[in-house]
Amino acid sequence: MDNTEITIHDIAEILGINSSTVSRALNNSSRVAQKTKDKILKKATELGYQRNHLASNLRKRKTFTIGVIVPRISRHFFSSAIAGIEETAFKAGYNVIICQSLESLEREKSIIDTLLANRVDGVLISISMETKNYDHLKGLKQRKIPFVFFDRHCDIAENSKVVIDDFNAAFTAVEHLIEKNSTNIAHFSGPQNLEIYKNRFKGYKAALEKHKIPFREELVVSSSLMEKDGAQNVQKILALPYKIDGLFCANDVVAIGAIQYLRKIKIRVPEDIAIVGFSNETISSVIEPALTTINQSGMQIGEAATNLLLAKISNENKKQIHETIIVKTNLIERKSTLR
Amino acid sequence: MDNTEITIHDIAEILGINSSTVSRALNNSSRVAQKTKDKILKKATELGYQRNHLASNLRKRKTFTIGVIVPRISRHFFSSAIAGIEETAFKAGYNVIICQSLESLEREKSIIDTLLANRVDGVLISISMETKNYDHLKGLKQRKIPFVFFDRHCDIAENSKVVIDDFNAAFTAVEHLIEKNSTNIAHFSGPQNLEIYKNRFKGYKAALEKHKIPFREELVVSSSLMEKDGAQNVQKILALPYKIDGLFCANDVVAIGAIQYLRKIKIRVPEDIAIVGFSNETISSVIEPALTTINQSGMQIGEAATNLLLAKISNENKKQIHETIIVKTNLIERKSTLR
DNA sequence: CTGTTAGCGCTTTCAA
DNA sequence: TTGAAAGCGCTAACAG
Repeated sequence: MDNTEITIHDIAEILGINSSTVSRALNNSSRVAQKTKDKILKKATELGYQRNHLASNLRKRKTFTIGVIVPRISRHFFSSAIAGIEETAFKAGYNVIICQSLESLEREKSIIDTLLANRVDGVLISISMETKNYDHLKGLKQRKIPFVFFDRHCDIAENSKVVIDDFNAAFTAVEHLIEKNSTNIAHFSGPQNLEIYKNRFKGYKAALEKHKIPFREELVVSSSLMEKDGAQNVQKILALPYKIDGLFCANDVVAIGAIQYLRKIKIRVPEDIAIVGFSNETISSVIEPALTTINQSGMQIGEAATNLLLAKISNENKKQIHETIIVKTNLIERKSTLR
Repeated sequence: MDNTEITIHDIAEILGINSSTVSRALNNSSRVAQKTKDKILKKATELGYQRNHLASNLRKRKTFTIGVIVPRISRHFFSSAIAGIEETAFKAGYNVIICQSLESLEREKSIIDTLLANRVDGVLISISMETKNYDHLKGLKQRKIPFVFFDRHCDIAENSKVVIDDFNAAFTAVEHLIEKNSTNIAHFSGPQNLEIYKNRFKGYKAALEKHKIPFREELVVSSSLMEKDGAQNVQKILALPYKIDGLFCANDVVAIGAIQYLRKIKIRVPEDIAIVGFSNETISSVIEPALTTINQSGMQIGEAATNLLLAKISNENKKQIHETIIVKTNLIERKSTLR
């Protein structure tokens, strides 16, 4: 009468056999006669049986679930990474629990607790802006839950990560600007506790150095990666007593904000100020055809990270893998198609 | 020596008490002395105990997990909806399993099976483009798993949904174009098995009718919601023997494709052709300042859908709720800020 | 090839 | 206020 679900015992009883045989049949074990298997499978579908993964997982001490922690799902880079993760995981028979830290360390901690309590088999994480202390990650290590950083990583010992070639991408970007005759090149950076922004900054400096352009502190503006920061940053560099003719933007959202503001105040891109910014599939085609972008495929990063994590999961007993996968980016220059 | 996790029995044994008392204490039951509670909690944190939700859920027949099915995570509308869902669910102590159907009915079915097997407490679903048959949803009904449609719904009996005011939004959009002196107004539509596109189409027709503009079949171009469709659709309407001066686009991705193509062939928006398109928070500000948009907040829809679902979940035993929540959209006109 | 048995870690009666 | 015992649904020895 109630919400009674069909169990293997029900099937066993009806068929007059033992429930373990049913279990084996349902798992397609070779240790069950084909005839019995057929009978069981038939009855199972007839009754609308559906395996209870909770019970199965509890017994097997494995959940076929991976946890994913991102700062914010709606950021295009992360949503496309998640798309890649989900797809790869789905193919391998894994579920994905998605959580967003909303850039808060507190939340990140609490999420990790939840994931641990749910006994996920592994974790993919892109750390929050606030995360400067990594004790909560040690919890994962202690519990021997494999985890892989993607995009926003941090430099703790013995970890795996999937990142883009930040330094080189930045270097190429700035060199590109220099070749386009920019000399006063500003850099819109991100939080310096995040390795990716540190490395992009280093790439910026290295390119200047190579081309004997003096580095100026005031041309580097950091921010908290919001769209409004783009506008504010532009104001800051425009207030300088000399003309800025190039801009290397380390974050797509900030780039969007910057470009919108530049449009508003009628400064032309790339004629008045040439810009190179990090971006990704969709945004880059939409954002501004005149913007040269460093394309990073979220999908690809998600896929790579998931594959690496799955490898670590199935490898558990053997020696640990501590791998760094670098996903290549590429510079795409667009001719302005604006009238 | 192995990956031995701390259980309530470990705590009980150490403290020389019974595991059920530990369980009660950890659940903050009033039926255990404060002194014992303190002792237990202290020992638990000391040992780094973490409740095994699998076991707990199995016993309680409840998972505090909701399943979410969307066509594609990386679509901005869906990723912002998911952001809203995750946030609302997280607050209520629920986990979220995200799945993408990739617009395939087959996958949608298989996902529902997985979610059932995982004993999710409820499901939020935005159906795929291919979904014209709803038998797989009946499975949810039979199992009494509450589910709520959001955005892309279908008209099966007794269901709950959170949608936007498609008809009115479309009507307003087209009326807006008419007021801007467009008379030959094209409509880029979507799959007509999806109610939302049906209703947007109806709104388009109604507005024309009200203003005594004859409806012309050839001005309506449907598509499979890809960016490339935007370009193709534009080609189709430009091939018509008269000038199109208005366009109502029922899908943001198609709108993006259309605008890019128009730019490429040097047709000015909105001077040569006025456009109103559905859009959402981020995209709308980026896509094209000259485009008037119907803004739909994915976040808000996700939040509303989750709240409705949670209400249904906790209401399980009592009478069913079959509610339709309509989230209002608003038309945002932008002045072109392009040079 | 199939059955018996024990138990994954937790909650929840029932009894004391 | 605590303990004893049963069992959620499944799997995995171990027997036979």
